[in-house]
Amino acid sequence: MDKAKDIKVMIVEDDDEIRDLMHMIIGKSPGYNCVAAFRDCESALKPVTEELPEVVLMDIELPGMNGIEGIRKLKEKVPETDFIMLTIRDDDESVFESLKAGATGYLLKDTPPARLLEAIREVHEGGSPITPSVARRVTNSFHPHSASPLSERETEVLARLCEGEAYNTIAERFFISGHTVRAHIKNIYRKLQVNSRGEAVKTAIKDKLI
Amino acid sequence: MDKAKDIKVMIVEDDDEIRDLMHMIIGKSPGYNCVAAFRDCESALKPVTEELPEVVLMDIELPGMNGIEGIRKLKEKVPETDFIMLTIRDDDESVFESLKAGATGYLLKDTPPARLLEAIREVHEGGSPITPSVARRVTNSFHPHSASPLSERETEVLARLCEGEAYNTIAERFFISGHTVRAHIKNIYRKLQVNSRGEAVKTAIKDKLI
DNA sequence: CTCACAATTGCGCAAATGAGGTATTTTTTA
DNA sequence: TAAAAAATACCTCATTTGCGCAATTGTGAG
Repeated sequence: MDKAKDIKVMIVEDDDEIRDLMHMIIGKSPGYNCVAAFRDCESALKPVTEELPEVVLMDIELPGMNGIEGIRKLKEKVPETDFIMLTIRDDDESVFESLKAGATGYLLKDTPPARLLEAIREVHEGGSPITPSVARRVTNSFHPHSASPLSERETEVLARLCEGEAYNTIAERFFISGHTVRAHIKNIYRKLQVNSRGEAVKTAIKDKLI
Repeated sequence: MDKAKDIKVMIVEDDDEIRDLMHMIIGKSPGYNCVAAFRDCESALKPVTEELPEVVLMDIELPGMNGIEGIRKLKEKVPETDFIMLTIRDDDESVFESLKAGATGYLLKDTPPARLLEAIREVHEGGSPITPSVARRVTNSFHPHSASPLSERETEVLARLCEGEAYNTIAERFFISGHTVRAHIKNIYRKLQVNSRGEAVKTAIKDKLI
């Protein structure tokens, strides 16, 4: 059997039953090859240079190093490899920290085997398989959430402020006087209850006002 | 026929053929009801209060107001409605501006009708249907930078700079002199080929150096 | 084992920038 | 129509910033 084109998969999962089950499912599915399975990140980090998996399925809750840190470490060794988080954790922090660490997929553990295999292929072909509820978290993270207390002009000015533009640059951009920019910024500070440029930028980003 | 549970869909698409085709497909599919179809956002903004669509399919390239601005405006009127971008545009700016404007789905126009219907249901049930290549853009947007030219300390300082902290605040945070912070910043400017705080922040965000 | 280079730390100065106070005109809303 | 909000503009001073100059340390090439 020609296995040259099989997708080489690695599993990091501490539950023996789940890991063995996944190993078996992947191993016996045509087009997939489970080249390694570990119960923790520490074990996975050593031999990873030999096997070179193309896709890694990673749990978050693991003994010792957690899966998020694990991805960070593994990604340094094999930057071409795609990582899929496979976890029961369905909360913002787990999701965003995983993505920031380098995961390109995020599936919950209730994902049926058929979908899991599809996801492995999907990520390997340049996609980004994500459980619907998690995908919603991601898109929501872009949405502006609270009603902004700022006027339109003030929001424009604040946006420029966050870009690091100087007062006079902003003034030129909007064809108004630097003094006017001053006044807008003063109002922004009052409305956001801050009193420095830095705090204003921080608040703007935190509350997605821009 | 009980249509109470049908998902009420609105279309904004300037191409007559495509719009009529989508209207027909959605209209004749059980469980879906196309309550409105417009060729531009301006037309859609007026009567939207009467029909109250649950899902809107929105094109980006439209005569007059573009679809991104259109979502922004529409979302103010019907905040409960879910928006799916349906466009040929497959670039970072279109994707992220759409999401920031309030879209929770993003499909390319080569999406087959069956998948489109599935996506409408998915978004209505709290998911976030996104074309694989676009989803990859989204997850990549969380990933860390390419190789940074900055040293560790410089990166730390730059991060604080992006938070809007003052030189002296940064100095205190790292238990070093304000003069040292300046020196680091000077080196950061040289390496990033910028010569002001604003540009440095912009570059840092653009290149994901932090 | 040097020597070179990058990283980190430090100082002073001149100029630009930022925050606070005040005020007028236009637009929106009650 | 009157009141409130938004947008516009000016002045001043303390702080911040960017730049030139320099010492120490660690790393790595020769």
